[in-house]
Amino acid sequence: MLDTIKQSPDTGASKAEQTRQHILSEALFLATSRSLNDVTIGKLAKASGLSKSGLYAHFGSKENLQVSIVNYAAELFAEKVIREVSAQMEPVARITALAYRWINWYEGCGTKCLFMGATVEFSDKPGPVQDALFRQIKRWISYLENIAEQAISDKSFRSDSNCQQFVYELYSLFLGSQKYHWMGKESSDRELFTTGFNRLIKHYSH
Amino acid sequence: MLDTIKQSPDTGASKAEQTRQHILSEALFLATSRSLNDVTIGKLAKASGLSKSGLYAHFGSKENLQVSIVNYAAELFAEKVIREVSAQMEPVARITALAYRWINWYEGCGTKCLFMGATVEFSDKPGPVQDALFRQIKRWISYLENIAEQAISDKSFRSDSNCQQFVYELYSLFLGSQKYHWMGKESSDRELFTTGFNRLIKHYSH
DNA sequence: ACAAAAATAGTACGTACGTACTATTATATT
DNA sequence: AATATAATAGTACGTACGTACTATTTTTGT
Repeated sequence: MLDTIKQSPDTGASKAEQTRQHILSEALFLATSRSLNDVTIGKLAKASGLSKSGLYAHFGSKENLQVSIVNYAAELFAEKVIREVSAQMEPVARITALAYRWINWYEGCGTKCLFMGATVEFSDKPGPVQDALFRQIKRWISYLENIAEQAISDKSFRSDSNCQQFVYELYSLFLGSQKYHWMGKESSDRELFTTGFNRLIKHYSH
Repeated sequence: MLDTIKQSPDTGASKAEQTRQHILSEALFLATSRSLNDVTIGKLAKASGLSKSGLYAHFGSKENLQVSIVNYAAELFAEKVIREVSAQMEPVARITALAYRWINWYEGCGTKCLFMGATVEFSDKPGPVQDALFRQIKRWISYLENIAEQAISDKSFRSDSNCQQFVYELYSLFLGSQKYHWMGKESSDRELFTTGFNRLIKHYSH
């Protein structure tokens, strides 16, 4: 039992788990290309090469699928944005590095930030999906606020800085850049965002 | 014919036009409570007390209904926000007055800004609805940019101010305030927005 | 008041949705 | 290799959608 010959490379994941990951990967692509509401059981089944019922069995309900997608996106975000930037960096440099990864993190899995779209979609629909969504977003905000506080301890930021205000404004620039980008009013190298970001940092520094 | 007795007060609008306005009013309420995609022919018909087909005849297609809703919202925005603030005001005071009306303009017809939700929903769906949406938003942005330019002529803003950048940042603060508000992180008197706004004005002034 | 025209209701159709339930495969354990 | 178990497919049901098409009612102009 312990040393049975394995035909397929043992990734430590059961077949079901592999399939589940594959489904979620397709789902995230759909969700970031269109929107979370556009991820329908039927379309997702077709996209992942499963039958509707086969896919359905993995999640048990539409709502649970949506929660799973949100958490999967958060995992990917942590991997592609957060973990790529060393916690050893000097706070301001770290925030800068995070900001630029943030603004393009979904590239490769779709064309827009799932959290942005989903927040609007679920802003008026309390429930497990909204909970998961808000939880992940708040975590990210707290993470940024923490670094801002380090910047204060570090004397990079002024001692009277309001970290929550800082992150709110940073988050706002992110949202604005997205919106302008959709309307063809933000360049692909994010000029508006960059200028705003630099101004923001400068204000909280010196 | 010219002086026929009219039973109902003559508003100058035909019966159909009155009904159309009534439908659009209900539609906007639905759209600002939930989202534009949630405005379905069936639900809207029920909400306005018409049959599905009766309502449908007014617009001819779902898409045309959506365009009509967007334009109706823009009219209401012009009425409730733009026209309420005198063009005679000093530019900075005018921008301030506009900003505060803006951030609560949809109150009374729903709970959130139609344009914000719809932009996300239609960011990846080119077509007449997106066109109408972007057109109205760009008009509003241009309107604000113009006032910012007046503020420069007026010597209220620094002469090297970038008006597009200014409005981008203002718009961003608006978006951020909404998002934070949904997550229960922005107070009802919009403290984060106010602080950010004041900082923004101060930076472009003196 | 009456005829013409417009506005609204009724009905029907094809499609897609989410979710049960049962049948059939494929995987895992001994 | 055989068996127990898990994973997937198949089928079906009720609901809601957008949009035709026809019938009926209401408004409008004379």
